[in-house]
Amino acid sequence: MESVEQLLERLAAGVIRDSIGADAPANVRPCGNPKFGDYQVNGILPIAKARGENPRPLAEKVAAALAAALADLAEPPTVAGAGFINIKLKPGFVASRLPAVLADPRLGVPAASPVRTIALDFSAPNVAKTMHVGHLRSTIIGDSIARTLRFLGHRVITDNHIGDWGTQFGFILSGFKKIGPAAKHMLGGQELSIGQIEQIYRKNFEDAEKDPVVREAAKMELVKLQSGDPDTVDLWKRVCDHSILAANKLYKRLRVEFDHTFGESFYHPMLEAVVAELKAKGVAENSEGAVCVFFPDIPQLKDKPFLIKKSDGAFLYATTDLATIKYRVEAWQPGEIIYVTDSRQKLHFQQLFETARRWGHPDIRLAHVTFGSVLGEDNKPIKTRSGEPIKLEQLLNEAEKRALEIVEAQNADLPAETKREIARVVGLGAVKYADLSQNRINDYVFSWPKMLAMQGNTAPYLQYAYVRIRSIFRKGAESGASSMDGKSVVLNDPAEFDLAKFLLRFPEAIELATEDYRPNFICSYLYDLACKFSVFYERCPVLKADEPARASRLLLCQLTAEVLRKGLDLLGIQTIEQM
RNA sequence: GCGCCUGUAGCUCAGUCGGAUAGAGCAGAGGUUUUCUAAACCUUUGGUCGGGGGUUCGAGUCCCUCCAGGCGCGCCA
Repeated sequence: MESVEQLLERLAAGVIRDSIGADAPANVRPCGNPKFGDYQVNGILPIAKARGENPRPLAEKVAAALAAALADLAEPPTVAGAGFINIKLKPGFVASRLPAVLADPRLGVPAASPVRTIALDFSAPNVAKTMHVGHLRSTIIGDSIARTLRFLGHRVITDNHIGDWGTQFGFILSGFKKIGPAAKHMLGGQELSIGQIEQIYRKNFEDAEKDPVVREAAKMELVKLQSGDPDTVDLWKRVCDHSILAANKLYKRLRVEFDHTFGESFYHPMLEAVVAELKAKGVAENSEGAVCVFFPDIPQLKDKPFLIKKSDGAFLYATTDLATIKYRVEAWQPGEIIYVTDSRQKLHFQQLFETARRWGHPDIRLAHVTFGSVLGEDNKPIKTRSGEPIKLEQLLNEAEKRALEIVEAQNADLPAETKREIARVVGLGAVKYADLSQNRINDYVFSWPKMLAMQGNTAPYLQYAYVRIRSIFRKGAESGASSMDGKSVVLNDPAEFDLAKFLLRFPEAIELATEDYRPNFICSYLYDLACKFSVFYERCPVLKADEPARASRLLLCQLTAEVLRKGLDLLGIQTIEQM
């Protein structure tokens, strides 16, 4: 369904055309300050500017015509400031819309039109390495973007581009072969943890720095792997399977799923052809024994070549990424490919996207969704005391542990199983929300007390607002007073009206969050919604109210709960019935 | 050296592609519970939006410049 903002934009643009003959957007936005009204028309000022006219009289003319056009929706619009037109919605209009929004599976959010096909590349951990806190942001942000785009109706194809190929395998494989035939058995029998595989890699990597013999052995293994030696490939496959199994446990816990997990190895057979094609098209050229793409016409990339084949003949991740674009374009025909990685890879993606355009993919939209680092309380990249990255599993364990301590302190009487489930949902939600609620381009400071706090813009605060609503319905059901059927909505108290109007603004938050792939706009909206609900909750008794207020308030509660639940779901966060 | 990003209240952060008097939370001060979960709510103190120029009706937002911090820049990913 059409959102209120869209409706006003459409009507106001029509009035502007008819009253002053301008074919321009009305530029309807929510009022920055609620005292002016609910929405404002900002489009008059640019029109006046273009015509060299005084904006006030133009605005007066439009406002007068708008009064008639919006008679059912709003009070007569007023002109203010330099030439703004302020619109105050009528309670009757807001009230009449709420049941329809509640009945709408999308809760009033317009369906995407046209529907786009979007490939989404995120998470991408390395095989043979434990997932750590560094993988968290890509995974969580990517998942939220996928959920939001799908909610709008787009066709989203998620692909976990895992690092299962490359020079690190020389060290892993040679390390395993040192252990001997036992290694195969260990992997087959699940006796080896990813941590242990990682240790084998590290040990061998460090040894190689000092010992040329080890280095040479690693190189040999890599050559054997790339040339398809059956034993080596078999061992490599086992390491990969083992790693993916371990990662999948974490994904399950995080409730993140992928349509595909084509690792880098999937593209290995295509790389030679990619380089040949780029050379044939004149996009790439030989340079110092290697193959490079140069960008002399782009100032920022002028002295920054893009290396796609090393002088020793090996390929790089740039080559793989190019092959990946080609594959995705051919397999899925996406209108857009989105990469969710940390901002340090910005240059790489600039080069990659520019190369893809020159190669022959000028129409596809390529987006690099970047994010900053996770910092510790000391404002430095977060690490354990010994300087290791914090393992994701440990992080999630601690989140649940801390949440459980709070549940025990607050609601000790609940059954143990219920408390554990609450702790799981609250702890995991807190971790995800802390990440998503910030503008992703900045680094963010990881803090347990802040993310688990009950006041402020946190997951527990939102989950608690939901719990309070559910509690009302539980109580209401006991006394048979939970019906909201057949009654119309009445918005007499300012807190009711304020909440009701804000419920109609869910589509605006989704649109903002989608424009630049910024989930924090959803968080911000949900937090404001929970705050407005709290005011309503304090001021307006629900079950004790007389009809028709009771049914009306129940409907407000129900819709608030639905929007909170759906909004959190778009962030990959669950709700619980009590906490 | 070149390039990218960031700089907003004591702290952690928002700020809807240029709109009206820059907003939250924490911390500080004061208050609210015979009432649906007080894990809550209300009131209040606090800002030259890093500095300086510009662009225009209008700038935290755009341009230039300087300062500070972070990150990245041919054979890792």
